[in-house]
Amino acid sequence: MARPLSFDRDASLEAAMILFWQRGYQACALPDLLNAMNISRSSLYASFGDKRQLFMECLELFFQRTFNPLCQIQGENANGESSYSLQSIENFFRYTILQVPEHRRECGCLLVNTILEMADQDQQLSQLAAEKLSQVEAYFQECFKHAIDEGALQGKARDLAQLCMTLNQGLRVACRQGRSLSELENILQSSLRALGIEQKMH
Amino acid sequence: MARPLSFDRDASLEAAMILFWQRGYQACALPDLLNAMNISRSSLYASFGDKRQLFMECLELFFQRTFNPLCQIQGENANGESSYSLQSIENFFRYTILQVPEHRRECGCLLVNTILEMADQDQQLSQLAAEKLSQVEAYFQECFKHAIDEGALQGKARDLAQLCMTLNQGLRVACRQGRSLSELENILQSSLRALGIEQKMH
DNA sequence: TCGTTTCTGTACCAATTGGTCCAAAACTAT
DNA sequence: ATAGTTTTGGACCAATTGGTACAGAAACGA
Repeated sequence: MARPLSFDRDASLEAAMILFWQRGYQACALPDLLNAMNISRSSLYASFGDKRQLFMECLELFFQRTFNPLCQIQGENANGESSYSLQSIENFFRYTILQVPEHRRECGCLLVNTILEMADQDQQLSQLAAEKLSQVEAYFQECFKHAIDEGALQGKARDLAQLCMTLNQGLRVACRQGRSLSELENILQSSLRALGIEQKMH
Repeated sequence: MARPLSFDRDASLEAAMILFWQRGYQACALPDLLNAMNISRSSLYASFGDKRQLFMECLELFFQRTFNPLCQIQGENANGESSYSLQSIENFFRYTILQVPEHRRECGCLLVNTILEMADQDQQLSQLAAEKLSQVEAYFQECFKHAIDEGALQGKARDLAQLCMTLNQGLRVACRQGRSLSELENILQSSLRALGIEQKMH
């Protein structure tokens, strides 16, 4: 019963996420957020708690959007192959970096941005972002583990996953630096080679 | 003639740099800076212009401190060897990441932090930081070029330098994430291996 | 010791920060 | 319709933001 929300909560949350992604946490003033989300001050506090809680929801949303491309390869080659594959990793980079419109790519990664921005400011937020990245790294590790077990690769899965995450973070910095797509493609190719993942033609 | 400054300009500048390094640009409020620099408001504006100009001086100072370890290997093995060497790169990582007190290491790299923080906020500052990093990358490239010419390494110098910078950036994120020294050592070892630089014992 | 010059501490500023409060509007179920 | 519940807009808040103004203190050359 009673009056329903006059706005689409998910849509507003996504709008907030995008603004945080572009500008960072501190640089997003309340009026900017309200404008982007197209809701009023009271609605924000009523529906999302406060700025900080809203931001945490945005981190979660961003994580889902980032992590899903990694897992959903499952659906594509569900012809008996393992879902943990080197192909997933390659596709992860493709989906989250190359195949993204320029104005999104230049934002880098909200999780990486947050770790750096909040490290000395709000350790809870920084750590929350770090934990999300750990989950991604754990998935990388599984992928490498399977590849090693199948003899497609040499080395320790943990080391490779750490290296892969380091490269990912470095790439995201490069993205936010505004490097061109062709530069990024080149860096990515070197990165995959460094990981022992041969890039297929396309 | 007339009254001299009652404070050590360099010392105050360094104090400001450290605070910016820890917290980022936006999170450093004027009172915090004044307190850290141990000067009064008017002195800051008289000697450094304003907050933004002060920050730019800090970027420059940080760059010098970062870049010098890369070049000054020259002095150490000036026994006829080229100053551009793979050893310089390895030492660069050692000096700027491993051999640094924990509370400094956890700050990451002011240049990387600035690129991310200011990308959508103040493109001049972001780009200034990016240019400094480019200079470092250019130095990397020279090192790789010499190594390739001497047959110590295969590949394209430009690609290797880009990869090296990507790894550096990723490592700095890992530092600010608060990863332990042993983890960082491990990641660094994998990184150097990925670059084709064999790590010497010590 | 005086005058000039420079520096420095404090008071002050308008603008903005995140957050609260409340009356009025809007909706549903009876 | 109307009672009951929730949302909504806007006014309001204290605290903080970066920056300026100015009077007086301090140091130097004469």
